[in-house]
Amino acid sequence: MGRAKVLQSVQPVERFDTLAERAYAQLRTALMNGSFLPGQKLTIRKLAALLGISATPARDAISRLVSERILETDANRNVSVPLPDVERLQEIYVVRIALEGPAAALGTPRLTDDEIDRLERIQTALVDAMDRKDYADVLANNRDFHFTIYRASGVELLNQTIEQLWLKLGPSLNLLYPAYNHSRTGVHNHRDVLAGLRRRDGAAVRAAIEQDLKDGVIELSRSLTDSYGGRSAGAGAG
Amino acid sequence: MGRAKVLQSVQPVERFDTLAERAYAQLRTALMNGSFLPGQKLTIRKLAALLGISATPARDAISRLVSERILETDANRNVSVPLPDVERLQEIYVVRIALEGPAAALGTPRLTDDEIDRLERIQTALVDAMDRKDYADVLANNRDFHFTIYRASGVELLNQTIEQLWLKLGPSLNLLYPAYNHSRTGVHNHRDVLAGLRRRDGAAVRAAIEQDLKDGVIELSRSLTDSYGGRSAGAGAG
DNA sequence: TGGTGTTATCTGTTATATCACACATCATCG
DNA sequence: CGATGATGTGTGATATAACAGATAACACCA
Repeated sequence: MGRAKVLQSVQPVERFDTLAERAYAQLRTALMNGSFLPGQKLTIRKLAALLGISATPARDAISRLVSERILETDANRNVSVPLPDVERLQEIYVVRIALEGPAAALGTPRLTDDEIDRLERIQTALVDAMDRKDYADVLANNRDFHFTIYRASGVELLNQTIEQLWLKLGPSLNLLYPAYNHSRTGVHNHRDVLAGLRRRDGAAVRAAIEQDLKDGVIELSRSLTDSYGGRSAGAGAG
Repeated sequence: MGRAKVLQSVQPVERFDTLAERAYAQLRTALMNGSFLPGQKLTIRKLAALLGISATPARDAISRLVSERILETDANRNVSVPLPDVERLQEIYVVRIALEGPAAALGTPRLTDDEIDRLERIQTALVDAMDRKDYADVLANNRDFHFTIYRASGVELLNQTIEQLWLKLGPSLNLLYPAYNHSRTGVHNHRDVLAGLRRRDGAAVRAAIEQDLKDGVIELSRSLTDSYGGRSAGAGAG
């Protein structure tokens, strides 16, 4: 390539993230994936050492998660991953239903046929993962299924808000899922979603999504009270 | 008072807020009250000097508001109060309607008669403030009216999420309100809310609240496009 | 007059030192 | 043996310094 060609192809340099943003992103995905157990403690210095950075960006990342109420602090400002808690769980689902219902309805008319095809494949992969008892994969496919629909709504703020709710749920969900998944109620609801999408019937899709969530919170609450008597889940003290 | 009396009256020491939290709270209420103009820039050191603190807690407060998308940053990480923007405005209202409708419905059966009496007085004060063209007072009473109902729902997470949305709207609302308030559409809707509350008719209250918001976003969008041609509102450049 | 390079200043980011507080450990004393 | 107090370690909060990038002002030249 000649020099002129090179000069023509210059592009804006990619803005490198700050250390704080990278630390935040890492924590975020780790929480979403269930890499952190509920009850687990987080300290600024340990995280800093783990990531090979100084205290400041580590503190930034943690305090951001705290302010989003994804992590929690006690009276002495010790930070930890929240323990599953029936009340908290149900509050999250009240808000989830309020937001994900409309998001599904708004997304329905905007989804292309190709995207609906992809949703079918996601659902197939989800059921397959269930058969294999690969729960991390189940949850990943479930997430993909829901957010593909919500994203189609085109309302950024709606998606961001929903995502925050999923993040609050993440650690507990990953902990409890194996216990509550047995009934497979979700499969039926997802089929209703897909059927509604094919007909571009926003109201039906909305109803199916809402039913999916309602069934979910019931199963989740049950497995929580069964496993732990409704109190904390003791990945705790350590 | 004797010493015994003093000892009896000991209370848990009030956990003094951190400087960062206080700075955050101050910024928050200032934004809610419209003390900051859209477009206004914020810098860490200026805020630190203004509050008589060092850069660290000032940075904490600002970056927290940024992460909540209440303040915005450009590519060079300069922080400023968001300018009114029709698209952003409408996204906020999509989410507001999705959340505040259910919040109102959940709050309705839980409001006491006394609280409904208080809502009547708030509404009287609101109309009175309109007559006096005291728009800051109008907005304060409007806020009180809505949140009194939502708070009754008892779902903390719902209230917190709604509050964040109001905060996103705050600066623009205070800027635009004088222009759009003339039609007074809100008064009628608030009366419907009160009537529904007296009958403990959750569906009616929900519908009235949703109508209040829908009217609001229409008026607000109109006044925005009228005043500024739909682009930015130029408290900007300075 | 209009562009260009230089310089001074301002900015956010990060690392680091220090502080006060919480907590656990353990020795000391009753 | 049990309560009490000292001590050391770990914690988050804060101030501060150093740094790199952005911005603005300005002098200079075409």
